[in-house]
Amino acid sequence: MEPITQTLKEKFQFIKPGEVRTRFAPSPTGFLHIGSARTALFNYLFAKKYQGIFVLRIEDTDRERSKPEFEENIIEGLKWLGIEWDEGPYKQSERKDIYAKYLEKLLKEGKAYHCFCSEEELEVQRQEQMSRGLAPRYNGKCAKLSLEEVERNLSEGKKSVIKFKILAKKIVFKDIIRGRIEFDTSLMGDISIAKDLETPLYNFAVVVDDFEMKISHVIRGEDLLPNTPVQILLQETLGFPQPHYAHLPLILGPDKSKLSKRHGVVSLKEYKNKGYLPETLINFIAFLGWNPGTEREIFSLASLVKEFLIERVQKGGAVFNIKRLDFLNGFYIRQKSPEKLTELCIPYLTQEGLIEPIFKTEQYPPAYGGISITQSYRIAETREEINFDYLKKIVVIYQERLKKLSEISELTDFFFKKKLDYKKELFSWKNMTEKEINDSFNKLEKIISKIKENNWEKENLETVLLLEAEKVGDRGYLLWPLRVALTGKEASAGPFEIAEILGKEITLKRIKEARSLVK
RNA sequence: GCCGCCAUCGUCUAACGGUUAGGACAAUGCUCUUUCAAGGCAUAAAUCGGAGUUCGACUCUCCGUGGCGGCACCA
Repeated sequence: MEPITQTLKEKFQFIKPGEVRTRFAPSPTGFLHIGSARTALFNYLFAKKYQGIFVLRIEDTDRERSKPEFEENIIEGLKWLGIEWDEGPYKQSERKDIYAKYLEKLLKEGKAYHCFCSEEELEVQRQEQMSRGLAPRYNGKCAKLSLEEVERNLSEGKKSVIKFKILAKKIVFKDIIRGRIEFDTSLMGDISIAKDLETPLYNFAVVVDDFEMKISHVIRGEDLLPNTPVQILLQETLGFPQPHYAHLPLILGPDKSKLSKRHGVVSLKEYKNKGYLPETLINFIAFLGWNPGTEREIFSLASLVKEFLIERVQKGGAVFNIKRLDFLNGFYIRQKSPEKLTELCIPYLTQEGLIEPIFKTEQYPPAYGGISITQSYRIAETREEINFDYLKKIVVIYQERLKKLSEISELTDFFFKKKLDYKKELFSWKNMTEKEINDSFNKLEKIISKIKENNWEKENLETVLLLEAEKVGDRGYLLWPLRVALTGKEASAGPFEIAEILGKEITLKRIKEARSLVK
């Protein structure tokens, strides 16, 4: 272990605890997804690891595409994950004056200029360059415009954008994850940095904000790597210090291309809705491109803060593997306390229409607090009232079978249904004949009827029924039909615990119903 | 097309230049068991190719190949 930290020490020399400031800067043009959530997480972990500040900045310069609902979704998602920011959210749309100031400065110094070329014109240019095997880039035509021409165009209200003059030089910088990286800016044309003084564009706004917000480490996706030289150039001409860069490997879909909507679900909210736990997502996302170097695989957010080392971040992209996510979620579900898990499952049972919440109010003398409202539940179909403990019993026997919270309804629906939809073939264990099945049901009814209500608990049921089941040799002959009669399902929890929860009356009723089908 | 980044089991990944290349998910088998899970045990499964440096290369260098990313008046 020691040698690794040795060799990586130099990468670390510019990390001064307490002086670290990172940021997560999403644009509210889409929902918070797996990829951006991981970027947020790594920025958070790095900042917290070194007692730094984690800033949230909303990059909403694109008026057309930015939507308030996306902004809400992003903020809600971060909160759900437990990723808390120390500053912000700053919104770029509220910082126009700051950008204008720097924009004017660049314009005045002749380092940026107005470009009046039309989009069509530029598109033709690009096509032409591509066809000649050249990198598409702006030819710098408007940079040659005289001051008078610019003034005239402007006063005529001719549409323009502000472009930044790219200096031809080699930009070399050190990426914390990738090491030395070199770009030749002579290969690129001047870039657009603002539509006008009021509306800056990404590359410019980022550079200004990262400087204004004193961001020390820029941690972002690898897809932004090619933007870095431009941003460095901007920093240099504006006289800003250069932050340290760390470009994260991409999260990939099964086809190994950048994870996107076409790979199916990427929105974090949808994972939440399906019943994935925030601790699952955190643990899972952290391991996409990072590992602690030990064989430990289970990490909470707090333990990640302790163990996270940015130098251990991978260079290669990581395929998003949903099977592993499911496994982890099952693991975290099994870790939950019965109470907590029940609370988490209730919304899903409600949503499926199996149960309904009810509120009971009780009057007390004012001295005792007046009215108290207690929450209870009832079975939607029968309107029978059930309490939290009843639901807890149900949830507990399915705890280790649950991979996603949403599965609870399908798994336990038979507890909430008046009549089950039996498939007759299902009653048969190992080719039992109808007669044999009927015999089993008769036997079951006889034995179960004899069990007293006050002895109605799974241990007792098990003792009594197992004794009878053993007589046949293969327990399945008695137990399989029982389980199917109680649940109507091919797979379920054990019949004794189910019978206990269902109660004697319903248990017997279901056995009779089932039997009536095989006569 | 141009520029850049990357490359260990199917997937996530471990391995100061010296290991029988390790772990996890998934798969398969066994076990437990009325079923399905969960658990336990076990099996199969990888260093992209070629040169070079070296006593020794997954690891360093070069060249290929492949994959991905970027090339907007999006971010």
